[in-house]
Amino acid sequence: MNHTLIIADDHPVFRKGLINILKSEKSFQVIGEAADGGEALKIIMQHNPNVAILDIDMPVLGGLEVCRKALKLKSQTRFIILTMFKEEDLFNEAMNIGVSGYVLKDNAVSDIINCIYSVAQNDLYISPDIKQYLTTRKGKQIIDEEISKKLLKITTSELRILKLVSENKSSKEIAALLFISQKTVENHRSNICRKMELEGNYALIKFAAECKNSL
Amino acid sequence: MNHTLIIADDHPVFRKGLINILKSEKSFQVIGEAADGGEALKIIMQHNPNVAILDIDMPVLGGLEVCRKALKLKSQTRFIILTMFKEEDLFNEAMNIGVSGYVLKDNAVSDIINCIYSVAQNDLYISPDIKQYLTTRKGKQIIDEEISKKLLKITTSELRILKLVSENKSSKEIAALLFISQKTVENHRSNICRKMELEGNYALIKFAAECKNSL
DNA sequence: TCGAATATGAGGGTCAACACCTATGTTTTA
DNA sequence: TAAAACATAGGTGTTGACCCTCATATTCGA
Repeated sequence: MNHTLIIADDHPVFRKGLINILKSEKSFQVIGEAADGGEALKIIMQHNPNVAILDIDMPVLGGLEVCRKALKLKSQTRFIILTMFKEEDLFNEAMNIGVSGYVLKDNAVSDIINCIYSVAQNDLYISPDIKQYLTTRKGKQIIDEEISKKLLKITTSELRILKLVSENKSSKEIAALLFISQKTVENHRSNICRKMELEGNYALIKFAAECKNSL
Repeated sequence: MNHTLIIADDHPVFRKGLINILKSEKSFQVIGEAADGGEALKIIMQHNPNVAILDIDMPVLGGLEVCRKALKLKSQTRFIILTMFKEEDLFNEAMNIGVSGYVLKDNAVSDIINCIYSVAQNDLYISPDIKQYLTTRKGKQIIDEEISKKLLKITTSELRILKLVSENKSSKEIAALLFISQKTVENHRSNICRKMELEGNYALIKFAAECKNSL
């Protein structure tokens, strides 16, 4: 089976080099190339390649914007981001937008080729380095673990209320929802704060807003 | 090259079935199996398999806990979560813990095999269905885009203050930090609320807590 | 069975956020 | 240059979060 590709990168040497490498793979067919994001978007919408390989840092439109716009225009193309950046935020943004592959430029050529194969088969591929990076993120995990430990001390009613707080409900609204007194809700809130060792102004609101996904 | 595997799942039929399927792959060698998480952890620490395939929902210890504990004990084993759940939160938790693969039980057998190969090569593999799921998450992305659009209306001073709010600072503290009047800070806060179309109690605090990562 | 934890409710107070208003000097822009 | 936007600052008032103490009924574990 043949996979049609387009490449977008503003560095000609890198772009041509990559195209050359991909030529050695018989099942890949590079049907277009672009030196900036605007051009890339145009080619994608005109030629509908199976896979688009995009640099993040390009003139006119960045790779992520190209991807975002193309997907909004119902493009069927799948996207690989090929970048020098291994910032977690960029990676997360890429995942949110809906890219199918994320590979670092200094990864092995075989990684890039594997990535294209995976993505062409509708799989998701993330470069080993990025995986490493995500694993290193365990600092965050430790915090989460501590929170989990504290959350164990919390009773059923308290958890019910904590959830409602995280859903932006005020004590009055929670009271109305649960058919209990507003005062009771406030007492529960206080108890939660004590158990979670939260203090200061609006501590529970901040806490609930931050960990609403883990409740 | 040979890859040593262990399988942990509390459903014997599923477990035996999977082992049988994997036997047909010559380069896989199943060196252990477990019906609960405790057993699984023991086998992993004793035999150091290349890859451990874990169910999430198991007695004694869940798959994610096994993974967490093993990694804390410096295990070199790489982990694949094989589950029926496609909840985003579980997936995110798995990624945070540092699993290398995430596959749904109702995925094709070839997906599972591909996953093992990828993971054995130190790649990260995520099941196509989950990818779909993450892509569907674009509802969230649209919100993010709207927030970004609104954030553009915000001035430099306002952004500076918004950042400090997201860092848990009160108006008084911000005033002291920036050598301006607390009243000025409050005015800026009000203006931010208007521009971001935030209303209700503590709206800015909630907003800042939620999008602190995007500022 | 007895004490501890829990769920419920109340009264008291403090403080910060926010909403609305005015005002003045500066900077940017049309 | 005139108008708009911005940063600064103040006033006044409402509301809700959080803190403290107290009280009662129920449930649950030792």
